[in-house]
Amino acid sequence: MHDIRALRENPEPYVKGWDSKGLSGSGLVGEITALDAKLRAAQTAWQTAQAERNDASKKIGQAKAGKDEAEAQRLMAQVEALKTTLETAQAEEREASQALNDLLAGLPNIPAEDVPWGKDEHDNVEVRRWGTPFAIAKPKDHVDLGEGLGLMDFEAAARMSGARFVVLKGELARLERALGQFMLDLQTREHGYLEVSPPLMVNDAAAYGTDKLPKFADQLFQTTDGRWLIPTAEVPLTSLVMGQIVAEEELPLRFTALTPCFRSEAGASGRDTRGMIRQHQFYKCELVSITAPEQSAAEHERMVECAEAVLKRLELPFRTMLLCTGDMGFGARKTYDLEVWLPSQETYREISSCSNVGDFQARRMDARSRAAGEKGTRFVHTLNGSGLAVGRTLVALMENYQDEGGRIAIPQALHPYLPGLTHIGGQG
RNA sequence: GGAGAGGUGGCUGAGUGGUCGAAAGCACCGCACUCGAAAUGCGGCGUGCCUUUACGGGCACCGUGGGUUCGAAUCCCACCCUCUCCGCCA
Repeated sequence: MHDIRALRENPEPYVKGWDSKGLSGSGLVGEITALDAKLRAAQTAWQTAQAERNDASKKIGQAKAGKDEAEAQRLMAQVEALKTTLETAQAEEREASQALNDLLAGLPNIPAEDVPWGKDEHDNVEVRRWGTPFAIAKPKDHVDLGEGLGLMDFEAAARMSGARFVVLKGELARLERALGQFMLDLQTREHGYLEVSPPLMVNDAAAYGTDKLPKFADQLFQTTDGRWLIPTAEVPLTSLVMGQIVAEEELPLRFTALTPCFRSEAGASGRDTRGMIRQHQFYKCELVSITAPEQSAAEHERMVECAEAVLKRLELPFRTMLLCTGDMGFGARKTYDLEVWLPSQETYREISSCSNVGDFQARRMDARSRAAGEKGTRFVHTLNGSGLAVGRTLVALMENYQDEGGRIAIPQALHPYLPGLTHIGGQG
């Protein structure tokens, strides 16, 4: 949610910010300012009428206490006359408030100053690159590899669930599990994140607070009783501070969770239809930080390094991209994507996204902090990142570690999690 | 799922139609006492919003949303959540 006061006092950053996201900044700001003025006028009118009523009511109480029934009757008639004024004033206030809220709730966050201006992914900036793509002659993709091994079955998944699902079996299922454990252990033991096992279903408030609602309801799966399947553990992890006032001394809070993620992928038909790249359900090890406002930029850099560490340990070539204004997600002020090398596509593909959300979600969910001895509170900053998407990591690992015979080598870092297994597809 | 109890400020907890934004205690802050601290005493101390150059004024908030009433923390309805007992169950 946006700070209407800040927007009122200094609209330029909002105009620029929304312009940079391909929206009409000046148009939106004009609309918001007009609605805001309307709301405040309605508020004042309503409050004036209420003050009048409250005053009369108080006098009625006094008159009754003084047994002055005639005066009480006179005042009651006076209040009665106010009734329609009150009702219309209230209706106007509600309408204006609703309109302003609806508009603001659907508008994306303002990019940070140091985010490159751009339209789409072509304007993203590579900030660093790690590792060198392996020389693989005629690389197979993970589908051919997995089906060749008899351990990856899209057809069985389609029969029971439909498109965009997969069945993993045997050593591939075990590899997926090992990857998840490895990521979780790395982030908790070496990077100080607190392991959390959160609910996979959340209510409207949690989905709204993490800016998935109202705009992206069609991207989510909803249960018959109205809850939402989490599209990422960002939702429950960030919601840990929803409505809370945390002690500033305890910041930053760092949470991680390995959970399934559920996405409807509405509107993605035709994109990445083959294989495990884009699924309705996948595991992800998520990182979430809750920080004081002045900590968030540094925490963001740290978080990216925590995600990069996974790829480095797994010895998978990747590059780190700073997303341009037009390619960033709805809530982000600044986002780094990690892209891993996929030999079959001869390109880098997104495997992690780390965003500094600023106070955007904190305002929506009313998450604040208070310094010891201080009276006031302020909104915290929230950050989230993948550390990493397990399904895509599995894909990257299979494709990068394949040999001519279609076997998959297991990188050193995973050996503790897969004792005795050096290759998938027969030992040798 | 059934029966009952309950949701009040940072916390505990009183309040059951009008002078209650809310007693009291704890916590916290300031002052006094003290070499200092503790103890004690005095004072202060909710949030959001509107309005005002300022002092200030006003509105809302006692789980959420409706309703009754001139007036609701207080009465009524629905929902959510917590606790106790029963049932069922991984």
